[in-house]
Amino acid sequence: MKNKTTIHEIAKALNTTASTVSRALNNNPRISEKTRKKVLKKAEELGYEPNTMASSLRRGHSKLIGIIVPYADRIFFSSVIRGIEEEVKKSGYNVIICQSYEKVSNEIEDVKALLSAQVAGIIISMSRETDNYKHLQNVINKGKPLILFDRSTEEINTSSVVIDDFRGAYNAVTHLVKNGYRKIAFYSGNKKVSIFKERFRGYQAALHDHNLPLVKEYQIEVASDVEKGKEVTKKLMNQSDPPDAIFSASDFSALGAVKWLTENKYDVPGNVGVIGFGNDPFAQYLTPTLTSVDQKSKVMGTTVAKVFIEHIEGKNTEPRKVLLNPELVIRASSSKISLEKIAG
Amino acid sequence: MKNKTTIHEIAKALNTTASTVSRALNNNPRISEKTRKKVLKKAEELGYEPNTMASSLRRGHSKLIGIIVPYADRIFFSSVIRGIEEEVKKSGYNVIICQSYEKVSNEIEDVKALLSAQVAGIIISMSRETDNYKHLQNVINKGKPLILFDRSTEEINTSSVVIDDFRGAYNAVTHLVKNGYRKIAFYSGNKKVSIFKERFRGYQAALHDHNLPLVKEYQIEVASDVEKGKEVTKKLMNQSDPPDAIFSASDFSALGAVKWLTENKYDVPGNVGVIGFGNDPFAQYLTPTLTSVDQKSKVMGTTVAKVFIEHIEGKNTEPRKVLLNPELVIRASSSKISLEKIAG
DNA sequence: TAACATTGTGCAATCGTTTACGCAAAACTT
DNA sequence: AAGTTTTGCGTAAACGATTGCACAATGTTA
Repeated sequence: MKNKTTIHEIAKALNTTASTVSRALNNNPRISEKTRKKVLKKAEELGYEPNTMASSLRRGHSKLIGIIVPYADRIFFSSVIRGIEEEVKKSGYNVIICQSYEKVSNEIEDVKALLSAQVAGIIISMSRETDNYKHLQNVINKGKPLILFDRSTEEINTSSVVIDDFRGAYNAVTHLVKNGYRKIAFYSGNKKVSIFKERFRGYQAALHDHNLPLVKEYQIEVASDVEKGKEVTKKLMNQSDPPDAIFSASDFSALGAVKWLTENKYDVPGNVGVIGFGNDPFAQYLTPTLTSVDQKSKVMGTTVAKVFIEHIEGKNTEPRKVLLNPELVIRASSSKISLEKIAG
Repeated sequence: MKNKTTIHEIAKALNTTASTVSRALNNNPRISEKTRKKVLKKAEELGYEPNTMASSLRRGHSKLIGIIVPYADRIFFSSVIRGIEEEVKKSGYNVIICQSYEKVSNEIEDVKALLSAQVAGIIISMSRETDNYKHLQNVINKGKPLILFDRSTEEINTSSVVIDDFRGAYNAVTHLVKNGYRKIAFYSGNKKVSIFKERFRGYQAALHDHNLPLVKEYQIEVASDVEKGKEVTKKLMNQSDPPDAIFSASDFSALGAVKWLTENKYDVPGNVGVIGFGNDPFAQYLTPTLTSVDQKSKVMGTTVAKVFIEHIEGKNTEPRKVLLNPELVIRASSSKISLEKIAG
């Protein structure tokens, strides 16, 4: 029952040719309304389904978009993917997902496979390892749109969509200050990574703008990990002059901090305020609920998709650098004031 | 710089024909080692990249697999997707993701689009609405593998991979009994849905096997939602003879239960034990940490992928129904005994 | 009514690969 | 050494769609 209706069968059934059928199906203006109707009816009747591969081959471009992410099951990425899919579907595109597992070697293979599959373009959040951009440049050289998101680089002249890490950090720290915290610690990963560098800048700027000193002992480098978060928090709080708040560039180390603090009878937010970054779903389920900087992952997805469509439809060929506003989601862990309004 | 090297250019450069090049590239046995080497070298030299669309068109089948899920950003689904991608990549396949948003109408469109894209087959977790299977039957009729996962049906004769909900529930309830709980309530969604029906059966069987009565007042129908979970827990605990444990067929209503209980000074697990289902990541971050039945989503993904490959390679054409063993992840919320060993 | 523009359709080439078929040369048979 | 098989490669036709060109039929204009 391998139902393989082609335009040729339709043509034969109608005693005409494939070209006429093709034109009717594609709303070509050079076709009479009568034949169009006839063709459509017969196509329906025979259960015709177009072969997009054949059409793509002929046209020279497909309706497939390649997406490369480090891991498809990380909530941030899966959420961006959802946003992209939702948006590009409107224009008739489908998405192919590849995972780099944070290895540049996989990334290179993925790009190759996607180009072989004749995708219309590629949307990518680069692996942590990636510091050579030949494979990406190659996409552009082939005349296909390449859009970077979340993890970007200046080394390659193309559109990108990232959140404003500086502002996210700035707002978080400002919020802590407004809630009466004065000695604010900062947790982050390696500051060579651009997102951490930016978040650190935001932290610094906020302290500066509120006339608070930048204390070296309060700047902690820690992996994005619950256990590590607990460890550094223990060390930090046992200092002679411990902080009264922690702004963490990761939700996981923030969680570690909250865990250690509550297990050691500190009151969060009473004694110590805590804010994370990422707004992972678990943030809303913790006790106390965790204030966090939301990265607008779904919006990022739809935005990336829109930029992509812009490029592909040729409306805009100039690279665009989109900076998304993060949103500070205020919950219990940071709200000394008017806690009752937020506690939930 | 639209680098379009085809096998014809390679052929021309080598003063031979495309067929020879094609054969060399595909390791056809009817080609001399010498020419193969020459072709490979020249292909490399010219930066040749195969056009898989052309090849698929000719061959009649592609290396693309369609995946349809309700939402790509739900941790369970994104995790399955990750598992599938990881596994099928080994055989040179790529995956196209579609989302049904729980609407059967989208599902039908997605199937159509995937078939048009000439996918090798489709892997799907059906929408909640789906109760007519014509569009899925259509995939099979076209001779392409269709694999169901998580949400299955007997109405269509094809392979599927689901977890053993009965056993998951049975083990969870047994664990509660072994920890000294006797009056165990059961939360679930509509029991017409097969997964809830099965979990209910497991609950019943476990009670029965441990000579515990099946109490009607302890069987609660509740949506998979934190707030709803709180509401029903309040009602439940205010009964004249409240339960001493809750087994919830969803992590979210379990979370609601824990929240209400702790907010109302119940000790979990001291007074009331709680177990959820799904092992959502948040389960490990709650206080107390939540015991839950893990659905082995990533294993489900790799298993689905393996079954798919089996079918596509023609090793097995008989439909297979795979039942995966869930894993009870024991944490603090259910462990009256030896709590200290588990508390994290 | 002649000249011209427009409309609707068919013909045939094309997109980049694969592959059935054929044939000559080489390699085995006996 | 003649017959048979194997090997290596070219020819040409697909796969299913799109599209430039040609041309007849129709419509418009002067």
